[in-house]
Formats: sequence, C-alpha cells, structure tokens
Amino acid sequence: MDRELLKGSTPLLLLSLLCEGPMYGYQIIETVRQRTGGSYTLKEGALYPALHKLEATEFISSYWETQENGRERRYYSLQPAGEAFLMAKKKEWNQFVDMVQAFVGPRA
Amino acid sequence: MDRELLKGSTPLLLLSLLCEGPMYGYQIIETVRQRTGGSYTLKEGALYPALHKLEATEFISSYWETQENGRERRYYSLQPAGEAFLMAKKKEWNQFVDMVQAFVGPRA
DNA sequence: TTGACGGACCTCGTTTCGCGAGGCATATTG
DNA sequence: CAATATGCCTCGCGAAACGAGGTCCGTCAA
Repeated sequence: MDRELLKGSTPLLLLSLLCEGPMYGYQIIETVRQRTGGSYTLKEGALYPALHKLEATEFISSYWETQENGRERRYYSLQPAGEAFLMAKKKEWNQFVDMVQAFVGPRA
Repeated sequence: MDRELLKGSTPLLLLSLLCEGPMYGYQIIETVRQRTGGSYTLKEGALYPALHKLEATEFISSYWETQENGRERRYYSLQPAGEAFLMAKKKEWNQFVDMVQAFVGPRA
C-alpha cells in the first residue's frame, strides 16, 4: 500500500474503529492487519501520535485497565464530539473518492 | 476538501488527466476546478513540483509550444512508462478505497 | 534461572507532501 | 494606463507517516 495515499486517512480509520467500541493501541494495529489480510500494518509511529491528538481534541478519551495478569492497557473510546466529527469525516471521504473517481474513471 | 486526504493523490490525478491527452499546467488547474464544480482547486505549489517529479522519472515528458499570440505554454504528455505506472496506481487506488471502506463501512 | 520472545506503551529525527505567498513575464481589456 | 488574466516557477512552513529506537513486564523454554 502506497504510504502517500494513506496520509490523512488515519483519523478516519481510528474513529471508525472506535465507533465499534473501545480498543487499545496494540489491538488496533492487530485488527487493522487482520482485516486487511496483512496488506496494511498501521505503524506505531503513526498510531500513537494520532491517538494522542484525537484525545487532545476530545474526540476520544482514554482509560487504563489492568488485566488479570497485572499488566496494563490503555483503552480509547469515542466521545460524542468524536462521533460528530466522524460523520463529517465520512462525508469528506465520500466526496474525496468521488472527486478522484471523476478523473481516474469508474472502477474496472 | 481536507488537504491531508489529498496527499498522494496528485500523481494519480495528473497521470489520469494526461492519459486523455497532452495538457499544460494552467489548463490542468482549470480543468480540475471545472470538473469538480469548483470544490477542488489544485494549487500551483502542488502541481508544478509534482509535474517536474513525474518528468524526472520519465513518466511524462514536456515540450514548449508557442501560441499564435507569441506566448508560450509547456505541454506535458504521458509516456509509455507513465501509462504502465498509471495502471499500477489505479490498482493501488482501488485497494486503498476498499481498505478504508472496510472500516468506514459502505457508502450511505 | 536466565534469556528470548511477545505484548504493550511511547518518542524522535527524517522525509514527503500540499499550502500559501511570493516572484516574474506577457497579453488583453476596461 | 492600469488592472486582470494567463502562464511559468520557487521557497519556507506545517502536518503527517516512517523507521528506528527505547522501556517495562509476563511467559515459556532451555
């Protein structure tokens, strides 16, 4: 997958995932990798900064949870403001796809 | 249109346009603006560097043409290598859209 | 018991890209 | 004559992803 195309899609992806329920970082990476059949591995250097930014703007919130074995995980969950933002992002995404499609032509 | 989403889509757009025939910079900008109903104005600071890069890699080539009024235009045209590259890019684009769609969900 | 592996979090420097703002030059039009 | 449109370009900036690094801890095999 071309790295350049990915730019800007990360927040949309994260928000969409968290819309299904709270998740923690490592889990997000694994989920993305599995759902794409391994063709896209979200990098930590992209994930964590994006997550933190989303939290700073209060689109998501986080909480630590201790597992039975004593280890900790940081879960992120979608906030109401984030849900609204996700809607807007989705609309933007569709417009973007339409736009490019208008030049590239419809899918073969 | 979110500037971040656009990142990486420019070469695909340019190659697709040039696939229809040779064009010059200003014309490309106008064409994009018109075809998107004004919602996307390709900026010069994005266009020219992208064009030059595409030329440096020999995916496109350029030639100057003098108009009747004496003014010059620099036309860019798709090269065979560029055509092949465009095919690959299109495929990549479709995969990318599928990938995001898999998380965002199908279009409403 | 020790060491390797995997889970889990993170940061930092580099690269790449689009943007905004500027520059330059020559028609055309009011 | 001046403003606008045409037409090319570059440069500094900000934002984002990448790659590589770091840390800590549990588990499991040697």
